[in-house]
Amino acid sequence: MSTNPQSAEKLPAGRRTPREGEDARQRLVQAGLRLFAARGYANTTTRELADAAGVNVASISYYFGDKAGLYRAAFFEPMGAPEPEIARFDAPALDAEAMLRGFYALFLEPLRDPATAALNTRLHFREMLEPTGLWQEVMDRLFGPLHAALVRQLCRLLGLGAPDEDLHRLAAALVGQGVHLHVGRDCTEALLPGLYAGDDAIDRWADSLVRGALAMIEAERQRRARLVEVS
Amino acid sequence: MSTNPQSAEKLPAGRRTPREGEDARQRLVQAGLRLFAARGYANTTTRELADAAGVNVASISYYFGDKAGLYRAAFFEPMGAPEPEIARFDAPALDAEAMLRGFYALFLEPLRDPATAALNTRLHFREMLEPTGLWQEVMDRLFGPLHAALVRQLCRLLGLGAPDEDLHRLAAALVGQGVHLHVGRDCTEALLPGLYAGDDAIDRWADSLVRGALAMIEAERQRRARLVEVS
DNA sequence: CCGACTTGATCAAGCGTTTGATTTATCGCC
DNA sequence: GGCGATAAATCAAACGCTTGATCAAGTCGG
Repeated sequence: MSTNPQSAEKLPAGRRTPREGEDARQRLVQAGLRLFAARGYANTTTRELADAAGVNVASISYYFGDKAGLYRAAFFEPMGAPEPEIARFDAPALDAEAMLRGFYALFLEPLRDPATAALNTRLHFREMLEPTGLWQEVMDRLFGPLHAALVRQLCRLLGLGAPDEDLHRLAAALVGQGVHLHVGRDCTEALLPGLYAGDDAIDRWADSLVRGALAMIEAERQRRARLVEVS
Repeated sequence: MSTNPQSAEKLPAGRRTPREGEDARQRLVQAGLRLFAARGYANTTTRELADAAGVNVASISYYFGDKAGLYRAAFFEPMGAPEPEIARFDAPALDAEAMLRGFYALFLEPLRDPATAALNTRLHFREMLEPTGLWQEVMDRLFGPLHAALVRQLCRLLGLGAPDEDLHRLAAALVGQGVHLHVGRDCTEALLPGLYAGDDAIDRWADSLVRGALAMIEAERQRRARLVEVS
């Protein structure tokens, strides 16, 4: 108990019993990422997690305190810091198309490597629909800054000093396109097989998303110009 | 056992014990709709369902065979036939704006009555992310026909004989905006409180969605015209 | 031999489901 | 029209099982 690293949130950093050369804790995190993303929190048992990681059930409580601790680790540890991600589209010098390409790349690039990277994204969106206690933290650390950056960019592109409700709705629509890539993926693929297969498919999604987003932004600019003109 | 109506999928149609004048089966379906939509299938216990409906736990197996049967009933029974819903935007005489207003009304109108109607929609989208065995049926009976009708309308508006990949991607983007209204609702409301409050808020969402969709369709039309011109 | 780590066994709690008895409504029969 | 017989509906209580968590006893490198 006293040596239990459950609250350390860090590697135990002590000696290692290299069971097959891999670290048990790391394998648990990876198994958690995979299983939680595939089946959700409630539908994944600790025994399945332990089996998938090739460790004993007790290791979960040893390394993470409890199942929720493993979930938290699987959620946040494979995730990089959000700042560099945001910086890819939140720069003052970008034109509209470059900004949008950077923005949608955040949604599209995980799709290029379905084996690992998309799992984290899937976990994020799962939390949107089925909060497990990490929701507030995800909002504060990830979705909040992302949305704020997008709104900032849209204000700049449209020449607005401050966002209004219509701009927030526009931002939500742009985000929705990216979110739907993941949330509706299974449905889309069932209806239209092959729309996600291959790197060039992702490129075509990028083109399509950026085209649509550009059209929406341009239409919003013209609408605002028309409003000013009338008044 | 032999008189158990579990497989009938219909009202027992025998004598009734009007406990408080309400039907126990109906109360179970409503409680199921509410709880499953709010917490998901795995996170809802049979005892919670029975308590919420004011009936005994055994009633679930009595009326629906098992928990999954109650889920199926809560999923499909409150849902009307999809055909009249589809007919609201799938008519040859509609112009682009009218078609889009009808289409997005399918997503927006449930939001007007959060107490009851939106629950069913939420259940549908939950099934997208966490299939519980009804997924295939939902695709066949609901999402498939809806998507086909939307694609048909887009072909008509763009003067296409048959859909191609780019048109399917456009359709997916339009759907994504509507889906995100529900899937991302909690997040959007946390970031921007009040964006969903009131009937006029829904109207403004409709305006915003239709404007964006019109811009995307028009941009796609011009792109295709440009392609023809070049070749 | 110390301490980090692993193990199989075990626990209480909660789960979905079933049971057997009881209550309530309806019908055939005289 | 009254009245057992019958079936539908409800109930408290328990069943068997899985779950997450824990434990004491180990393993093994330093």
